[in-house]
Amino acid sequence: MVKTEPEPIRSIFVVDDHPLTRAGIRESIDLHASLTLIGESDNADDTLEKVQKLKPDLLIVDLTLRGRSGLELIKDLRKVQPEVEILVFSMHEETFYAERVLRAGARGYVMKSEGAKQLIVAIQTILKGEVHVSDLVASNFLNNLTGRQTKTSSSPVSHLTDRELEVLALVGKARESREIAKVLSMSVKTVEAHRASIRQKLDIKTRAELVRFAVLWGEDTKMDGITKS
Amino acid sequence: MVKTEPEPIRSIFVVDDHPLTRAGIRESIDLHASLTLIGESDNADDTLEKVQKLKPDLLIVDLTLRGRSGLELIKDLRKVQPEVEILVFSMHEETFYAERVLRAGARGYVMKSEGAKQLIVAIQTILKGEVHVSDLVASNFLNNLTGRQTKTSSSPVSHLTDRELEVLALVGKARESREIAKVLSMSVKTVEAHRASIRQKLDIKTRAELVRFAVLWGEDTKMDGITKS
DNA sequence: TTAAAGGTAAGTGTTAACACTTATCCTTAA
DNA sequence: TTAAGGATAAGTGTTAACACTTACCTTTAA
Repeated sequence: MVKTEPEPIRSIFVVDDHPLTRAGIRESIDLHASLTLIGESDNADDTLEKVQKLKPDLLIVDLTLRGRSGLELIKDLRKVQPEVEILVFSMHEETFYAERVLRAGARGYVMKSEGAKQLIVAIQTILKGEVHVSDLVASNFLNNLTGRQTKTSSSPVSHLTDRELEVLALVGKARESREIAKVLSMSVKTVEAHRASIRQKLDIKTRAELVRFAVLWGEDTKMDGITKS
Repeated sequence: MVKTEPEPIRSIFVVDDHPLTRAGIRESIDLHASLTLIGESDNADDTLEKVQKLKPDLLIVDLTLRGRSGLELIKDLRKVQPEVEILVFSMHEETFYAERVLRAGARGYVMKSEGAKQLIVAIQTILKGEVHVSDLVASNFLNNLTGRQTKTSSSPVSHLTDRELEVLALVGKARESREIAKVLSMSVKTVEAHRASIRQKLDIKTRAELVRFAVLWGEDTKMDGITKS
Protein backbone atom coordinates (compact mmCIF):
# COMPACT_ATOMS: atom_id res chain seq x y z
CA MET A 1 0.00 0.00 0.00
CA VAL A 2 1.17 3.44 -0.90
CA LYS A 3 1.66 5.79 1.93
CA THR A 4 -0.45 8.85 1.22
CA GLU A 5 0.71 12.02 2.78
CA PRO A 6 -2.16 14.22 3.89
CA GLU A 7 -2.05 16.93 1.27
CA PRO A 8 -3.18 20.23 2.75
CA ILE A 9 -6.12 21.89 1.09
CA ARG A 10 -5.16 25.36 -0.05
CA SER A 11 -7.70 28.19 -0.10
CA ILE A 12 -8.15 30.55 -3.01
CA PHE A 13 -9.90 33.88 -3.46
CA VAL A 14 -10.86 35.30 -6.86
CA VAL A 15 -11.05 38.97 -7.87
CA ASP A 16 -12.53 39.60 -11.33
CA ASP A 17 -15.26 41.95 -12.41
CA HIS A 18 -16.74 39.54 -14.94
CA PRO A 19 -19.11 37.14 -13.19
CA LEU A 20 -18.85 34.55 -15.93
CA THR A 21 -15.09 34.51 -15.81
CA ARG A 22 -15.35 33.93 -12.07
CA ALA A 23 -17.75 31.08 -12.81
CA GLY A 24 -15.22 29.53 -15.15
CA ILE A 25 -12.44 29.83 -12.58
CA ARG A 26 -14.69 28.40 -9.87
CA GLU A 27 -15.46 25.38 -12.02
CA SER A 28 -11.77 24.75 -12.70
CA ILE A 29 -10.78 24.98 -9.06
CA ASP A 30 -13.61 22.70 -7.96
CA LEU A 31 -12.14 19.94 -10.12
CA HIS A 32 -9.07 19.83 -7.88
CA ALA A 33 -9.43 18.23 -4.46
CA SER A 34 -6.40 20.04 -3.08
CA LEU A 35 -7.83 23.46 -3.92
CA THR A 36 -10.88 25.22 -2.57
CA LEU A 37 -12.43 28.54 -3.50
CA ILE A 38 -13.35 30.41 -0.32
CA GLY A 39 -14.41 33.75 -1.69
CA GLU A 40 -14.98 36.07 -4.64
CA SER A 41 -15.04 39.78 -5.29
CA ASP A 42 -15.49 42.07 -8.26
CA ASN A 43 -13.70 45.13 -6.91
CA ALA A 44 -10.66 46.26 -4.94
CA ASP A 45 -12.35 47.60 -1.80
CA ASP A 46 -14.36 44.47 -1.03
CA THR A 47 -11.28 42.39 -1.70
CA LEU A 48 -9.13 44.14 0.89
CA GLU A 49 -11.85 43.70 3.48
CA LYS A 50 -12.70 40.07 2.75
CA VAL A 51 -9.11 38.88 2.40
CA GLN A 52 -8.28 40.07 5.91
CA LYS A 53 -11.15 38.03 7.29
CA LEU A 54 -10.81 34.90 5.19
CA LYS A 55 -7.01 34.80 4.95
CA PRO A 56 -6.78 32.73 1.77
CA ASP A 57 -3.51 31.11 0.71
CA LEU A 58 -3.68 32.55 -2.78
CA LEU A 59 -5.45 35.33 -4.64
CA ILE A 60 -6.29 35.29 -8.33
CA VAL A 61 -6.46 38.92 -9.43
CA ASP A 62 -7.61 40.47 -12.70
CA LEU A 63 -5.75 43.61 -13.72
CA THR A 64 -8.77 45.39 -15.16
CA LEU A 65 -11.21 46.16 -12.40
CA ARG A 66 -13.70 48.97 -12.18
CA GLY A 67 -12.36 51.82 -10.12
CA ARG A 68 -8.91 51.11 -8.76
CA SER A 69 -6.65 49.05 -10.98
CA GLY A 70 -5.54 45.55 -10.12
CA LEU A 71 -1.98 46.83 -9.89
CA GLU A 72 -2.92 49.19 -7.07
CA LEU A 73 -4.85 46.41 -5.39
CA ILE A 74 -1.80 44.17 -5.40
CA LYS A 75 0.32 46.85 -3.76
CA ASP A 76 -2.34 47.43 -1.09
CA LEU A 77 -2.65 43.71 -0.43
CA ARG A 78 1.07 43.39 0.10
CA LYS A 79 0.80 45.99 2.84
CA VAL A 80 -2.13 44.55 4.79
CA GLN A 81 -1.59 40.84 4.09
CA PRO A 82 2.02 40.25 3.07
CA GLU A 83 1.86 36.47 3.40
CA VAL A 84 -0.84 35.96 0.77
CA GLU A 85 0.35 34.74 -2.63
CA ILE A 86 -0.96 36.64 -5.65
CA LEU A 87 -1.50 35.32 -9.18
CA VAL A 88 -2.48 37.78 -11.90
CA PHE A 89 -4.98 36.45 -14.43
CA SER A 90 -5.29 39.02 -17.15
CA MET A 91 -6.32 39.52 -20.75
CA HIS A 92 -3.36 41.78 -21.31
CA GLU A 93 -0.16 40.85 -23.03
CA GLU A 94 2.10 39.18 -20.49
CA THR A 95 5.36 40.47 -21.90
CA PHE A 96 4.26 43.96 -21.07
CA TYR A 97 2.62 43.60 -17.67
CA ALA A 98 4.37 40.65 -16.06
CA GLU A 99 7.32 42.63 -14.85
CA ARG A 100 5.28 45.39 -13.23
CA VAL A 101 2.97 43.00 -11.41
CA LEU A 102 5.93 41.03 -10.08
CA ARG A 103 7.47 44.26 -8.90
CA ALA A 104 4.17 45.13 -7.23
CA GLY A 105 4.33 41.86 -5.31
CA ALA A 106 2.51 39.25 -7.38
CA ARG A 107 4.08 35.82 -7.79
CA GLY A 108 2.78 34.88 -11.22
CA TYR A 109 1.05 35.88 -14.43
CA VAL A 110 -1.31 33.95 -16.69
CA MET A 111 -3.10 35.35 -19.73
CA LYS A 112 -6.81 34.68 -19.97
CA SER A 113 -6.34 33.33 -23.46
CA GLU A 114 -4.27 30.47 -22.01
CA GLY A 115 -7.18 28.80 -20.25
CA ALA A 116 -7.86 26.65 -17.24
CA LYS A 117 -4.97 24.24 -17.54
CA GLN A 118 -2.31 26.92 -17.35
CA LEU A 119 -4.18 28.64 -14.55
CA ILE A 120 -4.07 25.51 -12.40
CA VAL A 121 -0.40 24.93 -13.23
CA ALA A 122 0.37 28.48 -12.15
CA ILE A 123 -1.61 28.14 -8.91
CA GLN A 124 0.28 24.98 -7.98
CA THR A 125 3.63 26.45 -8.92
CA ILE A 126 3.04 29.49 -6.74
CA LEU A 127 1.77 27.41 -3.82
CA LYS A 128 5.04 25.50 -3.99
CA GLY A 129 6.77 28.83 -3.41
CA GLU A 130 7.92 29.42 -6.95
CA VAL A 131 7.21 32.17 -9.47
CA HIS A 132 5.10 31.43 -12.54
CA VAL A 133 5.54 33.39 -15.75
CA SER A 134 5.86 32.31 -19.37
CA ASP A 135 9.21 31.04 -20.57
CA LEU A 136 9.65 34.11 -22.71
CA VAL A 137 9.12 36.50 -19.82
CA ALA A 138 11.16 34.33 -17.49
CA SER A 139 14.20 34.29 -19.72
CA ASN A 140 14.01 38.05 -20.13
CA PHE A 141 13.56 39.06 -16.55
CA LEU A 142 14.24 36.25 -14.13
CA ASN A 143 17.87 37.16 -13.77
CA ASN A 144 16.97 40.66 -12.63
CA LEU A 145 13.86 39.89 -10.63
CA THR A 146 14.69 38.00 -7.50
CA GLY A 147 11.28 38.62 -5.98
CA ARG A 148 10.22 39.99 -2.66
CA GLN A 149 13.43 39.59 -0.67
CA THR A 150 15.75 41.86 -2.55
CA LYS A 151 14.54 45.40 -2.27
CA THR A 152 16.76 46.24 -5.20
CA SER A 153 14.02 45.44 -7.66
CA SER A 154 15.58 46.46 -10.91
CA SER A 155 13.16 47.39 -13.61
CA PRO A 156 14.76 47.53 -17.04
CA VAL A 157 13.86 51.20 -16.89
CA SER A 158 16.16 51.58 -13.93
CA HIS A 159 19.08 50.74 -16.18
CA LEU A 160 18.44 53.84 -18.19
CA THR A 161 20.67 56.82 -17.61
CA ASP A 162 19.27 60.13 -16.44
CA ARG A 163 19.38 61.62 -19.89
CA GLU A 164 17.69 58.60 -21.40
CA LEU A 165 14.92 58.87 -18.83
CA GLU A 166 14.33 62.50 -19.71
CA VAL A 167 14.07 61.55 -23.36
CA LEU A 168 11.72 58.69 -22.51
CA ALA A 169 9.44 61.02 -20.56
CA LEU A 170 9.14 63.33 -23.54
CA VAL A 171 8.60 60.47 -25.94
CA GLY A 172 5.69 59.51 -23.68
CA LYS A 173 4.25 62.95 -24.27
CA ALA A 174 4.34 62.25 -28.00
CA ARG A 175 7.07 64.79 -28.68
CA GLU A 176 9.16 64.11 -31.74
CA SER A 177 12.94 64.03 -31.70
CA ARG A 178 13.31 67.55 -33.07
CA GLU A 179 11.21 68.98 -30.23
CA ILE A 180 12.96 66.85 -27.62
CA ALA A 181 16.28 68.15 -28.91
CA LYS A 182 15.08 71.72 -28.47
CA VAL A 183 13.65 71.13 -24.98
CA LEU A 184 16.74 69.32 -23.71
CA SER A 185 19.14 71.56 -25.64
CA MET A 186 20.88 68.86 -27.61
CA SER A 187 21.27 67.77 -31.19
CA VAL A 188 18.57 65.72 -32.91
CA LYS A 189 21.30 63.19 -33.47
CA THR A 190 21.87 62.88 -29.75
CA VAL A 191 18.17 62.38 -29.15
CA GLU A 192 18.22 59.63 -31.72
CA ALA A 193 21.21 58.07 -30.01
CA HIS A 194 19.32 58.07 -26.72
CA ARG A 195 16.20 56.60 -28.32
CA ALA A 196 18.30 53.82 -29.80
CA SER A 197 19.95 53.18 -26.47
CA ILE A 198 16.60 53.07 -24.67
CA ARG A 199 15.15 50.64 -27.18
CA GLN A 200 18.20 48.43 -26.97
CA LYS A 201 18.04 48.32 -23.17
CA LEU A 202 14.30 47.68 -23.07
CA ASP A 203 14.29 45.27 -26.01
CA ILE A 204 11.84 47.40 -27.99
CA LYS A 205 11.74 46.89 -31.73
CA THR A 206 9.62 49.58 -33.35
CA ARG A 207 9.09 53.31 -32.83
CA ALA A 208 5.41 52.79 -32.10
CA GLU A 209 6.29 50.31 -29.36
CA LEU A 210 8.65 52.86 -27.87
CA VAL A 211 5.90 55.48 -27.78
CA ARG A 212 3.46 52.96 -26.31
CA PHE A 213 5.92 51.95 -23.63
CA ALA A 214 6.76 55.56 -22.82
CA VAL A 215 3.09 56.52 -22.58
CA LEU A 216 2.20 53.61 -20.30
CA TRP A 217 5.34 54.04 -18.25
CA GLY A 218 4.46 57.70 -17.79
CA GLU A 219 0.95 56.83 -16.66
CA ASP A 220 2.28 54.13 -14.41
CA THR A 221 4.88 56.27 -12.69
CA LYS A 222 2.24 58.91 -12.06
CA MET A 223 0.48 56.38 -9.87
CA ASP A 224 3.58 54.82 -8.42
CA GLY A 225 5.36 58.01 -7.56
CA ILE A 226 8.62 56.56 -8.76
CA THR A 227 11.26 59.17 -9.25
CA LYS A 228 12.33 59.44 -12.81
CA SER A 229 15.82 60.78 -12.30
CA MET B 1 -51.62 21.65 -12.97
CA VAL B 2 -50.00 24.06 -15.33
CA LYS B 3 -50.28 23.25 -18.97
CA THR B 4 -46.79 22.90 -20.36
CA GLU B 5 -46.28 23.59 -24.02
CA PRO B 6 -43.48 21.58 -25.62
CA GLU B 7 -40.81 24.27 -25.63
CA PRO B 8 -38.35 23.85 -28.51
CA ILE B 9 -34.72 23.52 -27.54
CA ARG B 10 -32.68 26.34 -29.08
CA SER B 11 -29.06 25.85 -30.05
CA ILE B 12 -26.31 28.29 -29.17
CA PHE B 13 -22.74 28.80 -30.36
CA VAL B 14 -20.14 30.79 -28.42
CA VAL B 15 -17.25 32.84 -29.82
CA ASP B 16 -14.83 34.14 -27.22
CA ASP B 17 -11.06 33.91 -27.04
CA HIS B 18 -10.95 33.36 -23.28
CA PRO B 19 -11.44 29.67 -22.50
CA LEU B 20 -12.60 30.37 -18.94
CA THR B 21 -15.21 32.84 -20.07
CA ARG B 22 -16.51 30.20 -22.46
CA ALA B 23 -16.57 27.78 -19.53
CA GLY B 24 -18.66 30.21 -17.54
CA ILE B 25 -21.10 30.71 -20.40
CA ARG B 26 -21.30 26.96 -20.95
CA GLU B 27 -22.20 26.42 -17.31
CA SER B 28 -24.93 29.06 -17.43
CA ILE B 29 -26.50 27.68 -20.57
CA ASP B 30 -26.45 24.12 -19.25
CA LEU B 31 -28.65 25.23 -16.36
CA HIS B 32 -31.46 25.95 -18.80
CA ALA B 33 -33.30 23.00 -20.28
CA SER B 34 -34.54 25.03 -23.23
CA LEU B 35 -31.03 25.99 -24.30
CA THR B 36 -28.16 23.87 -25.55
CA LEU B 37 -24.60 24.79 -26.44
CA ILE B 38 -23.64 23.09 -29.70
CA GLY B 39 -20.26 24.63 -30.38
CA GLU B 40 -17.46 26.99 -29.41
CA SER B 41 -14.74 28.93 -31.14
CA ASP B 42 -12.02 31.38 -30.18
CA ASN B 43 -11.58 33.11 -33.53
CA ALA B 44 -13.44 34.51 -36.52
CA ASP B 45 -12.33 32.07 -39.22
CA ASP B 46 -13.30 28.91 -37.36
CA THR B 47 -16.60 30.49 -36.44
CA LEU B 48 -17.62 31.17 -40.02
CA GLU B 49 -16.83 27.59 -40.94
CA LYS B 50 -18.50 25.89 -37.99
CA VAL B 51 -21.62 28.02 -37.98
CA GLN B 52 -22.41 27.03 -41.54
CA LYS B 53 -22.23 23.36 -40.57
CA LEU B 54 -23.96 23.50 -37.18
CA LYS B 55 -26.54 26.18 -38.00
CA PRO B 56 -27.17 27.32 -34.43
CA ASP B 57 -30.17 29.48 -33.58
CA LEU B 58 -28.07 32.05 -31.77
CA LEU B 59 -24.46 33.17 -31.57
CA ILE B 60 -22.84 34.76 -28.56
CA VAL B 61 -19.96 36.86 -29.87
CA ASP B 62 -17.19 38.70 -28.07
CA LEU B 63 -16.02 41.93 -29.71
CA THR B 64 -12.33 41.55 -28.97
CA LEU B 65 -10.95 38.51 -30.72
CA ARG B 66 -7.44 37.83 -31.86
CA GLY B 67 -7.04 38.73 -35.49
CA ARG B 68 -10.26 39.96 -37.08
CA SER B 69 -12.57 41.93 -34.83
CA GLY B 70 -15.96 40.73 -33.64
CA LEU B 71 -17.56 43.59 -35.56
CA GLU B 72 -16.22 42.28 -38.85
CA LEU B 73 -17.24 38.77 -37.89
CA ILE B 74 -20.83 39.91 -37.35
CA LYS B 75 -20.95 41.50 -40.78
CA ASP B 76 -19.52 38.37 -42.40
CA LEU B 77 -21.97 36.15 -40.55
CA ARG B 78 -24.90 38.22 -41.77
CA LYS B 79 -23.79 37.50 -45.31
CA VAL B 80 -23.29 33.76 -45.09
CA GLN B 81 -25.92 32.91 -42.47
CA PRO B 82 -28.49 35.74 -42.33
CA GLU B 83 -31.02 33.80 -40.26
CA VAL B 84 -28.74 33.32 -37.25
CA GLU B 85 -29.37 35.65 -34.31
CA ILE B 86 -26.33 37.37 -32.84
CA LEU B 87 -25.84 38.53 -29.26
CA VAL B 88 -22.74 40.54 -28.43
CA PHE B 89 -21.21 39.74 -25.04
CA SER B 90 -18.45 42.23 -24.49
CA MET B 91 -16.35 43.85 -21.82
CA HIS B 92 -16.64 47.19 -23.55
CA GLU B 93 -18.99 49.98 -22.60
CA GLU B 94 -22.36 49.34 -24.17
CA THR B 95 -23.25 52.99 -24.83
CA PHE B 96 -20.29 53.15 -27.14
CA TYR B 97 -20.58 49.92 -29.09
CA ALA B 98 -24.28 48.98 -29.02
CA GLU B 99 -25.28 51.10 -31.96
CA ARG B 100 -22.43 49.85 -34.11
CA VAL B 101 -23.09 46.20 -33.46
CA LEU B 102 -26.84 46.57 -34.06
CA ARG B 103 -26.11 48.26 -37.39
CA ALA B 104 -23.71 45.45 -38.21
CA GLY B 105 -26.54 42.97 -37.72
CA ALA B 106 -26.46 41.87 -34.09
CA ARG B 107 -29.71 41.69 -32.13
CA GLY B 108 -28.48 42.45 -28.65
CA TYR B 109 -25.69 43.61 -26.36
CA VAL B 110 -24.73 42.51 -22.87
CA MET B 111 -21.67 43.67 -20.96
CA LYS B 112 -19.54 40.99 -19.35
CA SER B 113 -19.77 42.79 -16.03
CA GLU B 114 -23.52 42.13 -15.98
CA GLY B 115 -23.18 38.42 -15.51
CA ALA B 116 -25.04 35.23 -16.26
CA LYS B 117 -28.55 36.35 -15.39
CA GLN B 118 -28.58 39.21 -17.87
CA LEU B 119 -26.95 37.01 -20.48
CA ILE B 120 -29.77 34.46 -20.25
CA VAL B 121 -32.42 37.21 -20.28
CA ALA B 122 -30.86 38.63 -23.44
CA ILE B 123 -30.69 35.22 -25.11
CA GLN B 124 -34.35 34.58 -24.42
CA THR B 125 -35.38 38.07 -25.53
CA ILE B 126 -33.57 37.67 -28.82
CA LEU B 127 -34.94 34.18 -29.41
CA LYS B 128 -38.43 35.69 -29.03
CA GLY B 129 -37.56 37.92 -31.95
CA GLU B 130 -36.88 41.06 -29.98
CA VAL B 131 -33.81 43.24 -29.53
CA HIS B 132 -31.97 43.36 -26.20
CA VAL B 133 -30.06 46.45 -25.14
CA SER B 134 -29.88 48.35 -21.86
CA ASP B 135 -32.53 50.94 -21.03
CA LEU B 136 -29.97 53.71 -21.40
CA VAL B 137 -29.02 52.69 -24.91
CA ALA B 138 -32.66 52.14 -25.85
CA SER B 139 -33.70 55.59 -24.69
CA ASN B 140 -30.83 57.15 -26.58
CA PHE B 141 -32.04 55.46 -29.72
CA LEU B 142 -35.51 56.88 -29.23
CA ASN B 143 -34.11 60.34 -28.62
CA ASN B 144 -32.17 60.13 -31.85
CA LEU B 145 -35.31 59.06 -33.66
CA THR B 146 -37.13 62.14 -32.45
CA GLY B 147 -34.31 64.28 -33.75
CA ARG B 148 -32.88 65.26 -30.40
CA GLN B 149 -29.13 65.67 -30.44
CA THR B 150 -28.56 64.17 -27.00
CA LYS B 151 -25.42 62.43 -28.12
CA THR B 152 -24.52 59.60 -25.75
CA SER B 153 -20.87 60.42 -25.84
CA SER B 154 -19.45 63.72 -26.92
CA SER B 155 -16.17 61.92 -27.53
CA PRO B 156 -14.73 62.60 -30.97
CA VAL B 157 -13.98 58.89 -31.13
CA SER B 158 -17.69 58.26 -31.60
CA HIS B 159 -17.44 59.94 -35.00
CA LEU B 160 -15.04 57.32 -36.26
CA THR B 161 -16.32 54.66 -38.60
CA ASP B 162 -16.19 50.99 -37.70
CA ARG B 163 -13.11 50.41 -39.80
CA GLU B 164 -11.33 53.45 -38.43
CA LEU B 165 -12.03 52.23 -34.93
CA GLU B 166 -10.48 48.85 -35.66
CA VAL B 167 -7.39 50.53 -37.04
CA LEU B 168 -7.20 52.76 -33.97
CA ALA B 169 -7.36 49.75 -31.67
CA LEU B 170 -4.39 48.16 -33.44
CA VAL B 171 -2.44 51.41 -33.48
CA GLY B 172 -2.94 51.39 -29.70
CA LYS B 173 -1.22 48.04 -29.63
CA ALA B 174 1.79 49.60 -31.37
CA ARG B 175 1.22 47.69 -34.58
CA GLU B 176 2.59 49.34 -37.67
CA SER B 177 0.56 49.90 -40.81
CA ARG B 178 1.95 46.89 -42.61
CA GLU B 179 0.87 44.60 -39.79
CA ILE B 180 -2.52 46.25 -39.47
CA ALA B 181 -3.06 45.75 -43.18
CA LYS B 182 -2.33 42.06 -42.80
CA VAL B 183 -4.56 41.59 -39.76
CA LEU B 184 -7.51 43.46 -41.25
CA SER B 185 -6.91 42.10 -44.75
CA MET B 186 -6.54 45.40 -46.53
CA SER B 187 -3.89 47.34 -48.40
CA VAL B 188 -1.28 49.33 -46.52
CA LYS B 189 -2.58 52.28 -48.49
CA THR B 190 -6.03 51.78 -47.02
CA VAL B 191 -4.63 51.60 -43.52
CA GLU B 192 -2.84 54.87 -44.19
CA ALA B 193 -6.07 56.38 -45.47
CA HIS B 194 -7.81 55.34 -42.26
CA ARG B 195 -4.99 56.71 -40.12
CA ALA B 196 -5.23 60.01 -41.96
CA SER B 197 -8.98 60.07 -41.52
CA ILE B 198 -8.70 59.30 -37.81
CA ARG B 199 -6.14 62.03 -37.29
CA GLN B 200 -8.23 64.52 -39.21
CA LYS B 201 -11.34 63.73 -37.16
CA LEU B 202 -9.49 63.79 -33.85
CA ASP B 203 -7.32 66.77 -34.77
CA ILE B 204 -4.09 64.87 -34.21
CA LYS B 205 -0.96 66.19 -35.87
CA THR B 206 1.85 63.68 -35.51
CA ARG B 207 2.15 59.91 -35.68
CA ALA B 208 3.43 59.76 -32.11
CA GLU B 209 0.37 61.66 -30.90
CA LEU B 210 -1.81 59.17 -32.73
CA VAL B 211 -0.08 56.27 -31.00
CA ARG B 212 -0.32 58.03 -27.65
CA PHE B 213 -4.02 58.72 -28.12
CA ALA B 214 -4.70 55.16 -29.26
CA VAL B 215 -2.80 53.69 -26.31
CA LEU B 216 -4.56 55.85 -23.73
CA TRP B 217 -7.93 55.35 -25.39
CA GLY B 218 -7.37 51.61 -25.39
CA GLU B 219 -6.41 51.60 -21.72
CA ASP B 220 -9.42 53.73 -20.86
CA THR B 221 -11.94 51.57 -22.59
CA LYS B 222 -10.41 48.54 -20.92
CA MET B 223 -9.99 49.89 -17.41
CA ASP B 224 -12.95 52.20 -17.06
CA GLY B 225 -15.23 51.27 -19.89
CA ILE B 226 -15.58 55.00 -20.34
CA THR B 227 -14.52 56.73 -23.49
CA LYS B 228 -13.06 60.11 -23.10
CA SER B 229 -11.37 62.43 -25.48
C1' DT C 1 -32.92 58.27 -58.36
C1' DT C 2 -29.37 61.11 -57.59
C1' DA C 3 -26.16 62.44 -53.81
C1' DA C 4 -23.48 61.43 -49.91
C1' DA C 5 -20.71 58.59 -47.12
C1' DG C 6 -17.83 54.72 -46.27
C1' DG C 7 -14.33 51.45 -47.68
C1' DT C 8 -11.05 50.43 -50.77
C1' DA C 9 -6.56 51.52 -53.07
C1' DA C 10 -3.16 53.54 -56.39
C1' DG C 11 0.68 57.32 -57.46
C1' DT C 12 4.20 60.54 -56.00
C1' DG C 13 6.85 63.06 -53.07
C1' DT C 14 8.38 64.47 -48.20
C1' DT C 15 9.63 63.94 -43.43
C1' DA C 16 10.61 61.38 -39.09
C1' DA C 17 12.72 57.70 -37.26
C1' DC C 18 15.88 54.04 -37.27
C1' DA C 19 20.49 51.28 -38.47
C1' DC C 20 25.09 51.48 -38.29
C1' DT C 21 29.45 53.66 -37.79
C1' DT C 22 32.70 56.76 -35.93
C1' DA C 23 34.47 60.22 -32.76
C1' DT C 24 35.27 63.79 -29.05
C1' DC C 25 34.99 65.19 -24.23
C1' DC C 26 34.36 64.30 -19.40
C1' DT C 27 34.03 61.78 -15.13
C1' DT C 28 34.85 57.82 -12.30
C1' DA C 29 36.75 53.42 -10.85
C1' DA C 30 40.39 49.89 -11.01
C1' DT D 1 46.99 56.19 -15.30
C1' DT D 2 44.43 53.72 -18.17
C1' DA D 3 39.84 51.78 -19.04
C1' DA D 4 34.96 52.19 -18.92
C1' DG D 5 30.77 54.45 -19.20
C1' DG D 6 27.94 58.46 -20.21
C1' DA D 7 26.73 62.41 -23.05
C1' DT D 8 27.43 64.50 -27.08
C1' DA D 9 27.06 64.56 -32.25
C1' DA D 10 28.24 63.89 -37.29
C1' DG D 11 27.74 60.89 -41.79
C1' DT D 12 25.12 57.84 -44.73
C1' DG D 13 21.59 55.02 -46.06
C1' DT D 14 16.88 52.73 -45.27
C1' DT D 15 12.16 52.29 -43.83
C1' DA D 16 7.65 53.87 -41.92
C1' DA D 17 4.52 57.28 -41.88
C1' DC D 18 2.42 61.24 -43.68
C1' DA D 19 0.63 64.81 -47.44
C1' DC D 20 -1.94 65.21 -51.22
C1' DT D 21 -4.43 63.66 -55.08
C1' DT D 22 -7.43 60.77 -57.68
C1' DA D 23 -10.64 57.00 -58.34
C1' DC D 24 -13.87 52.99 -58.11
C1' DC D 25 -17.51 50.51 -55.89
C1' DT D 26 -21.26 49.85 -52.60
C1' DT D 27 -24.66 51.15 -49.32
C1' DT D 28 -27.61 54.45 -47.49
C1' DA D 29 -30.16 58.81 -47.15
C1' DA D 30 -32.68 62.58 -49.24
